[in-house]
Amino acid sequence: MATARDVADRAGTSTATVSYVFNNGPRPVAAATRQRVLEAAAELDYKPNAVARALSAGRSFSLGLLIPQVRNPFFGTLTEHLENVARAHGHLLLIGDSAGDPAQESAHIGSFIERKVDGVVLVSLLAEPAIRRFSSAGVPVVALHPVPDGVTVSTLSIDYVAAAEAAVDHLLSHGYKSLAVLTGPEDSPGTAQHRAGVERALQAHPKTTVRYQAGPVSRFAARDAVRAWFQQKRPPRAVYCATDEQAFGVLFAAWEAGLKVPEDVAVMGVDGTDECAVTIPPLASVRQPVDEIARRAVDVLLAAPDREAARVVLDYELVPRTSCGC
Amino acid sequence: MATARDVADRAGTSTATVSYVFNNGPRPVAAATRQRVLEAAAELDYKPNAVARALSAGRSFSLGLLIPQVRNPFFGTLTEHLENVARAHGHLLLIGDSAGDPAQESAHIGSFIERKVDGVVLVSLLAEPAIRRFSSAGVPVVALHPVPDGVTVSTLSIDYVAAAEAAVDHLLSHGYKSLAVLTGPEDSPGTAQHRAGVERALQAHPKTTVRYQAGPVSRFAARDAVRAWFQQKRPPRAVYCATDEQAFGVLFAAWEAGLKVPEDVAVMGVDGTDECAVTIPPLASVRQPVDEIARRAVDVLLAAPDREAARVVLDYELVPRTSCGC
DNA sequence: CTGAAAGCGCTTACAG
DNA sequence: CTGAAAGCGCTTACAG
Repeated sequence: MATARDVADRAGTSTATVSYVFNNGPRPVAAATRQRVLEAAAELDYKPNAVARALSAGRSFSLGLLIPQVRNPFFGTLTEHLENVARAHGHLLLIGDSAGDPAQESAHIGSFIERKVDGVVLVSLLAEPAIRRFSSAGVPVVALHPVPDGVTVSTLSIDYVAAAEAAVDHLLSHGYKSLAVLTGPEDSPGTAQHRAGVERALQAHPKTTVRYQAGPVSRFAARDAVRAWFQQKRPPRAVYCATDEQAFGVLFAAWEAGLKVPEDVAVMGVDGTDECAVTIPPLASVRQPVDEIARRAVDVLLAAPDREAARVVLDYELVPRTSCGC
Repeated sequence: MATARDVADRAGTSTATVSYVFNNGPRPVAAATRQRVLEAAAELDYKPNAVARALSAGRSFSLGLLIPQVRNPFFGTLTEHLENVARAHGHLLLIGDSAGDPAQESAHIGSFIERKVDGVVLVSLLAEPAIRRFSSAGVPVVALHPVPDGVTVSTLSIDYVAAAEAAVDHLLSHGYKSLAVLTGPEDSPGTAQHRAGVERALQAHPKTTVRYQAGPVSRFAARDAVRAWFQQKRPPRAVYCATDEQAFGVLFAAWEAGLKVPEDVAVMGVDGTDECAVTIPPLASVRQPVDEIARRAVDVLLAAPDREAARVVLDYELVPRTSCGC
């Protein structure tokens, strides 16, 4: 591979000038000189070595994304959007899938830090320790989930409590008298929020029976978790799921048990992934503005580093579809 | 952040020794010296800078994965497996999602090369040009799809022709007399193979009516593509899809049209993703050994670089489920 | 407007 | 067994 040295020699300039041309700065280059450099570079098929660039510039032009599971369509969509935005800013996206395993999450944190990512978009299993490690390494972080008040990070998310309340209120306004609530793990950052929202909704619908269930965010685990409910003589009339991914498993369990959705049991998810439109039946959900999340997350990370931590709350959208009874 | 220089000073050694300790070589270090280095490193919370390491060692300890779409569960699963294997080998996985767009694919190829990835796992839209760019940059590649004979790359895949034949033969052995075939884009690497397999299967089942349809590998595009079929007076009795992702859309279209699967129309996919187990109804498919693919792909990439291109053919497994009529 | 040179933080031949 | 030093390929103050 040709190096800046080769290009400089051929163009009769210094490597500094080659750098100025390829980075459009920080110093100006005379048009004629720039021309010679670009020609030499083209002739030699020169591509700047991003590794060397990162070492000397002190930034890697890469962002890290740490999520529990790429296969979850919400995170898949987020990944796609973030990658587009990152690329538009000249950054590469490194992705770390923790598979719901703190040890894997920890390994990814280490390799993101070692590789000097310029920032991290975080959906963490253990928000606090993760955030601390990044911030003590000087890596900017934006978390996409609720974070305890003491911790200083930028945060970007919908109001989960309000979203849960709106969803459950919508469900119960159909007159359903029994509700089941399926959330992510007991100790995961969002679970308490979802439950608080449910409780708030219940105030407007007293006499509703409720049961709660926590579990891994996976359609398979969700199916297994609710199977027992659906075999009872009186299955819950409505199920609220903290994620679409889990709702997919609930739809399956209902089908498997011979229950019709929404006639026998209504189902609602959260995330509003595109996949909801082609489930059987189509899944009602609360849509998160994933495109806006991606755009603003990158903005926050690449903003002036001295800018203080921002807590941005985004709008959600209730999307009724067949599964809730509409 | 502490550097090797800091550690060396504190331990009273040279940076060379620090390097030998952290890399377990290439030169031996006396036990007492190693001890001092490790203590100093722990005290300073030293983490080697991976960027500097990559520049001087000439390898980045990262692998690239270039796929058309992370959201497709097959690629999602592949990503998860590859990441695990890569991590076990001390490598990070960079992922490039081309979103079915050659321009994006091309951009990712450029950034993988610039960032000096040690190897690339490729599922390409335009196999040939992609492979050429990597090989002219000296980056090892393993392709997971069929590649024209002239091109020299390592290849790792099932025999798509045989898989398609087995799947279609299985479908038609139920006595279905009309078949629809939905593949990826007309010019994508696998489409010709799937069709050839279908044609071979048809020889054993003459008098079968067949229609072919090519389109984007997306459940949404697939739904749209087959809608018209399902509104005809005589919809196809069986549908073979080149990917599970497309089959998911076909299941939805059938439901939407009021057709029962498998009673009115049988459906079969290819890839054998876990998600097939929870579709409505469960989707018959041809399973690809994704764990083995991931393991061997990394082996091929990290093997001695002088090893010649290998063309490995892996076993597939026919997995009947409700959707095909079993 | 541009060059010579130091430096980013490692690794690895060269010496001993 | 270990150190001093060159070098990986860039960027960026320092000079002019």
